[in-house]
Amino acid sequence: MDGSTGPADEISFGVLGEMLGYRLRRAQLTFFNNFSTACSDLGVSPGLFGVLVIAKENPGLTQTAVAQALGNDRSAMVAAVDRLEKLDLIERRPSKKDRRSYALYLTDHGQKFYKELVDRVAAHEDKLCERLKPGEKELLLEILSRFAS
Amino acid sequence: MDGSTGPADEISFGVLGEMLGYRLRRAQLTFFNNFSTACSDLGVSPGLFGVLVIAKENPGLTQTAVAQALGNDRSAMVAAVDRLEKLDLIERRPSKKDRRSYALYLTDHGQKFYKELVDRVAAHEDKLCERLKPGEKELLLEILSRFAS
DNA sequence: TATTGTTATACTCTATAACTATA
DNA sequence: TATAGTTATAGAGTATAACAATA
Repeated sequence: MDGSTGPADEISFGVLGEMLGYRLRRAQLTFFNNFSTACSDLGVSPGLFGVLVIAKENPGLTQTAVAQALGNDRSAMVAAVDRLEKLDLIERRPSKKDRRSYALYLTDHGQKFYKELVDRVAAHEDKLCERLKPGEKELLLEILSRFAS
Repeated sequence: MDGSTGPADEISFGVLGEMLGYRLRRAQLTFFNNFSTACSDLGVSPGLFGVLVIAKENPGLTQTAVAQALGNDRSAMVAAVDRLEKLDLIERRPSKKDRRSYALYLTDHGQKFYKELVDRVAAHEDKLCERLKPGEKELLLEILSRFAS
C-alpha cells in the first residue's frame, strides 16, 4: 500500500464500455488472435477456415455461392480458393451444368485434414470458453446469431 | 407447398454455427457497417471514435497511452490523431513534463461535436439492439468484457 | 441481358522495424 | 540504455469496376 487513491494510469473508457460494437470488436479480436496462434502453422486463417467448412458441408457449391454464404464478395473467393488449392485441401471441378462456374470439393487430403483442423480449432475455442459459465456459450451463440446480417 | 424436402440452395454451416469466433465476427461486422453508415458523413470510423472517447475521458493522455488502452500499436495512432486534428476534434499539445510526447485534448469544437456524435452512435446502437430482449444487452456486455484481452 | 470467375485496383486496418529527439 | 512520436513498409482483409466466356 502506498496510501494513494489509486494508480494515476487508470484509464476511463466512458461510453465505450457500454457499447456493444466496441465489446464485440475486442472479443472478436481475441478469438481471431487465438485462432491464428493455433492454426498459423497449418496455413489456415479464420477466413479460409470458413470457406473450408462451407465447402465440406455443401460439396459442389460454386465460388459465388460460398461467398454469399459467408457474406463477402465473390472476388475475394479467388485468392482464398487458390490458397486452399495450393494446400491441397480443396479442388475446383468444372461444373457440368454451367460451364462458367466451378464446383468446389474437398480433396482426399482435405477430408482427413478437416477433422484434425476442426479438433484443433475446437480445442482453442474451448480454452477461451473456460471464461464462460455453463449455458453461457449457447446463450451467446443464440443472441449473436440475431446480428448475423 | 411444393412437396419437396426444401430448397436445394439451403446451405449448411456445420461447425461454423456453433463457433463463437465466427458468430462474433459476423455480429461485429454488422455493428461496424451500421456504424459506418451512421457516421461516414462525419468522417468518423469506429476506430477514430475509440480514440476520441479515450481522449475525451482522459484529457492529457499521450498517444502511446491511448494506443495501449485500445489494444493496438502506437504507430497506428499517428494517422488517427492526424485525421482527428484535421477534423478539428483533437489537438496535440506539447507535454511540459516530457518533451518527447504530446498531450491529447479535445478542441472546443471537439467537445460540442462529441455530444452530437455520441447521440448518433447511441441511436444506431439502440436500433440494432431492438433485436435484444430486456436485460440481454447488459448480459452481453458483461460476458464479452471477459474476452477483452 | 445477366451471371461466373477473374483481374486490376484501392482502401482500411494492423503490425514491424528503424530513425530522431529526448529521457 | 530506454522511450515517444514518426516514417516506411508490408501484410491481411475487403470492396468496386471491368473483362471474357457462357448462360
